[in-house]
Amino acid sequence: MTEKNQNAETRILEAAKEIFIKKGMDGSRMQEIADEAGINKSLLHYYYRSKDKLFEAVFKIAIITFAPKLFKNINKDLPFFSKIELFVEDYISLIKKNPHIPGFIIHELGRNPKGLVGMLKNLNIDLSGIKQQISNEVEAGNIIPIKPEQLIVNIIALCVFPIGAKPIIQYIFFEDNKKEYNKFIEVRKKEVSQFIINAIRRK
Amino acid sequence: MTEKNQNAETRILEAAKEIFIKKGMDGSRMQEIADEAGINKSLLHYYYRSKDKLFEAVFKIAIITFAPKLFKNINKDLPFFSKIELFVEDYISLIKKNPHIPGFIIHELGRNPKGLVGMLKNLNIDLSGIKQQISNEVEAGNIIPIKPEQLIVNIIALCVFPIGAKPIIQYIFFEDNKKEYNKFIEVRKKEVSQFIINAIRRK
DNA sequence: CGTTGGTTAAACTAATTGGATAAACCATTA
DNA sequence: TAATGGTTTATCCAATTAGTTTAACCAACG
Repeated sequence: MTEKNQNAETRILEAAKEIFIKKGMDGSRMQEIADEAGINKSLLHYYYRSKDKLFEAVFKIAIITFAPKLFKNINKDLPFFSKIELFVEDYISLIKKNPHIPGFIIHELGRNPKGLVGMLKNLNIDLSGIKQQISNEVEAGNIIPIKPEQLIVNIIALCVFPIGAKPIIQYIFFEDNKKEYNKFIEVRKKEVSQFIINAIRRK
Repeated sequence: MTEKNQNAETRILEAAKEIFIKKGMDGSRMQEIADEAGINKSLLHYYYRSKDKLFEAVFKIAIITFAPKLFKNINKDLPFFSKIELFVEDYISLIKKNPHIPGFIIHELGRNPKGLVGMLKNLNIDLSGIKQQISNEVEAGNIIPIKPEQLIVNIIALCVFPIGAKPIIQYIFFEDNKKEYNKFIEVRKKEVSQFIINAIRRK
């Protein structure tokens, strides 16, 4: 096996992730991806025949990074509110490690909805479990009446948006001070779940 | 004044907004903008010397659409919670009319932070008023202790994200049914403010 | 040794694109 | 009538880019 760090195929994918996710499909150049991977352009096409194929591979990874990992704690035997706390903390950490992915997905889906939404179908994302749990909590009177979709979207919005919109938030609220912004996000890992729980707890 | 609908300069800007905001700087073609405006490419350069200048004009509009309009109700003499209700309803309506702008701003800021963040400086966005009001509410014991930045970001996240991420939400939650998705957003105009108020109200 | 598969370098193509230019057109206005 | 400014058509240029091809390189392995 030929290796420098990893084999070329993997390095190409890593590089493509880096470039595509930061600059988008249209803003990315095959040459730049080759450079980033430390190989030449011929080899790109040797492994991934076209820009489209390479992009497709990256897009799938981007989706997978966000969708299924969400729910690893959902079926544990824990109080509902504890699950929310766990989820928020995990999810903010995950996005912090991949801050460009939300914007990437949104932008590319806007650019080419047909093609890319079709790609989602292969991933059969299943929310029935968590929806059911929320409905149960409502019926048991533990939380206020709320549609599961609304609550789920609220939770994800509170986690994702502040990191996806980093440049503008960092500028407007913290005069472009990176440290202040980071502190702001760290605090959110604890506070967002309290915010949510306050919002839905029965008094 | 030469007019068909509007003068050419305006029509160009309208077209550029449409195209740039949907496809981003890199994905947009001058020819396409000219076609959309119903004029030819020469006239584009006649009014806006380069793609960069045209883009800059559009980007400024995008920012202005979102930033200052936020706070028109902030200084009215209303209970704090009523202001939140008004803001949420207005803001969701505004974003619904311009659903691609949030993704556009985020994507372009990620692509070229230096140049574009610099552009923000000319707009001197002032949040001191609303920050002060939040602090006052906290001190008066009307709402739980929360940093103004956290609350503001929470509110905006709950308004913006569900619309910015429309394609994926519409697919995952509503099997790509546009009507269902629209109903979902309409409901939010009332429910999001209740969610927020529940989250911060002192018991 | 010779083959094989991953890899490189370099040159090339076909197409696209941003931008410039020149000449003509046309309606308004001086 | 002449001048002006907005507008079109057409052409052209220089740069960029995705993708192809060819020949050579090199290490592993039989």
